Amino acid sequence: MPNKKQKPTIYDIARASGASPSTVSSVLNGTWKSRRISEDTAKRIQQIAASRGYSANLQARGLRKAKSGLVGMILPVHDNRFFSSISQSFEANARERGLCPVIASTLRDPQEEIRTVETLISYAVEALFIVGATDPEALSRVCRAANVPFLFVDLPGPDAPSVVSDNYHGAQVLTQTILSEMPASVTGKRARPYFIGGTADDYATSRRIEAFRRTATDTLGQVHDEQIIACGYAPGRAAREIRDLCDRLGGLPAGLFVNSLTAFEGVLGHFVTLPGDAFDETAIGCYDYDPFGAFLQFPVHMVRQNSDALITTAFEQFDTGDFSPRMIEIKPDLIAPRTIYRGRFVEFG
Amino acid sequence: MPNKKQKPTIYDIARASGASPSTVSSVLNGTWKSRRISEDTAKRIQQIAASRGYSANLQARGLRKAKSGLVGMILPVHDNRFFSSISQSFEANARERGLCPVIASTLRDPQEEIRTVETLISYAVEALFIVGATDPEALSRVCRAANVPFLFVDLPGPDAPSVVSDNYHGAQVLTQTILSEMPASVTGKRARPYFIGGTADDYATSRRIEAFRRTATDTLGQVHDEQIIACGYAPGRAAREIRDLCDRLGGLPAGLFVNSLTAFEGVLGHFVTLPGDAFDETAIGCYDYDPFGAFLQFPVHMVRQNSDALITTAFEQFDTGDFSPRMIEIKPDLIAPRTIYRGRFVEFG
DNA sequence: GCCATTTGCACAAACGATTGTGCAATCCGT
DNA sequence: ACGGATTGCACAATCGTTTGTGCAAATGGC
Repeated sequence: MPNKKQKPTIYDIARASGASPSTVSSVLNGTWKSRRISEDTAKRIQQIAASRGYSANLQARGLRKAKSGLVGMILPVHDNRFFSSISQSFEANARERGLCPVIASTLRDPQEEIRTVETLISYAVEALFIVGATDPEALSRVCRAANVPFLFVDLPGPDAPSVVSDNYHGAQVLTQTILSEMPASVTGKRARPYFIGGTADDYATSRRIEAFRRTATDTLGQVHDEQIIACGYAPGRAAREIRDLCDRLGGLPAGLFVNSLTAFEGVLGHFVTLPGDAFDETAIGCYDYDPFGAFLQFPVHMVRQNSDALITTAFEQFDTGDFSPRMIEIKPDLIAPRTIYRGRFVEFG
Repeated sequence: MPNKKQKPTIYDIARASGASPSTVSSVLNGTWKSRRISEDTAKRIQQIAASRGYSANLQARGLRKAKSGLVGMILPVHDNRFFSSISQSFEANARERGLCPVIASTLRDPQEEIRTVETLISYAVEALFIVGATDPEALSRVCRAANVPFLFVDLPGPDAPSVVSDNYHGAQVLTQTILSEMPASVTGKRARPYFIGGTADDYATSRRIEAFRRTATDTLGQVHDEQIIACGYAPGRAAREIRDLCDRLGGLPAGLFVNSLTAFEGVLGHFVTLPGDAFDETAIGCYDYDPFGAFLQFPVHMVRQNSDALITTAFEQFDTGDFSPRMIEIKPDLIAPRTIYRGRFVEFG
């Protein structure tokens, strides 16, 4: 421990300047004009404060003002394209408003979600953004009990505004694209489009399946349950499922809707075992985006969720100060493949 | 505003239980045994507290104890594979120690870095992890002035422990791999390996270039300056540079060391304009990892930085309580391609 | 039954800021 | 030169904890 000096407080500045702590306080937080402090005094105090490197103790200020300047967000994981974009956007929006963002990941564990929210509330966050919660009801209760404004992002929840991706629309557009590119030459069982990945009872997936079903039905008539393979998010599982499917069908289906990047990773794990021309007779789409996923040896249509719009819109709600329940849907973007693609390619921008 | 009730304080619990605030405090923070509070009283207070949903105001506690329970980290951006893994790991490590992680991104802006560090210090963070700082010196000064323990991760800095990736070793291994796979059939100017991407005067890139140079020199004799194209991180720039290079050489070089995913994205932007057999006579490696990057139509060796080990090691340093300067290097991993690869393929695990 | 411990708790002073209030000194008009 | 308004600031309470200290009552030994 080289130097034991602590951060200077307003009392230190007061002593050094011959003014009272309250005067120092009001000078340093900018309220001095309304408190009729003379400009001389203010200047003097500001100089002393600057020379000693004063900065307010935000815990003390927070305690006194009963607000912390913190704004909290919880999300499932950091190391994911979507959620890390959310973080980036959250941070920018929070700072614009002079708030300090506190982002916590809860690993999709309902217990952890609650504990984390309670911790954030204990730090007196001024609002809480709940992204992709697994137990929105419980979180809603906790926040209401503590009287903390909150809102849901990506996954809707009760008693607060919800800003979510328009999963139905995204899946509809993606399905349409897949359908329109399915080669007419393929017949028999392989002629059908398949949906793979995700959990049927989670909100986003169920909306996407709904859109897939409806859109495919409109074009092709009936969709069989067998065409929906909601086998979760684990890549290994998806790899096995797609292998089994290809075995059953005797080849790739004419259309494939892959529901999430992790499932796509698994699907690719099977694809690398196939000959290069296996992909000539199939149209592939993936809900969720990865720039490298767009560079594969076959074209892949991808849906990119508009994470920035989600958060920006959520903050707009926050700004209104109205935290009554409502549902706002943000449309995702369809990203065209960049692969060399049937003779033409997309120039890199 | 439906209900105006605030969170209960120890005073509320004290009134309700007939005990004094100090008794309540010591019961609820677990110090009651050493304060000789009877078990009866403790139980009673705990029940009341639980029934009212009491939780401590951590700002008040932090103020009193002069420590906040927060631990801060700054990093350049969230939406990046490497840094978001860092976040994930940081969070896990912080929580294991009962600390609340506060992660802020500073967009590689030196001004923003300093402001952010000052803000975190004002919240009385108990330590600061500085990841990938652009101005380590300045941050070091700020932290020392405030007497806040700090350490550097990924990019070294002065007056504190630095836990960094072993860029030299990673680049050496990657270069060796590229060299050993460069086809002997290629002759003339195309026979040389090239290094593309990154900024020559940033720490990591300079170490990598050093390793590339030395390793290539050992095997092939001289390395010409022209073989090092440190053109920054922008994909568009890398795309142009690789195009120009291919023009000059009349084709792809026999070996290519791509220094960063963003540069790789640019390189791919050019690659998609090439015929499929253009890649038969080149060995490609990329410093940094993306799972989809490993699934391309040609094999790509990738180096994955060990983000978890970086953070875990940094926290081990933190645990020792010794914040004196030292340098610790963590070796990255070389990831084999998963593409169908000269006849064999790697089974998906 | 008396004194020394021990037990069980309450009191009050911090921590560092904010903010309502009060009160001298100065200023101004006449 | 006198009264009222204004200026410029200091005082003190407060936010919700933690923690050193003090002091009755209960306990125990003899």
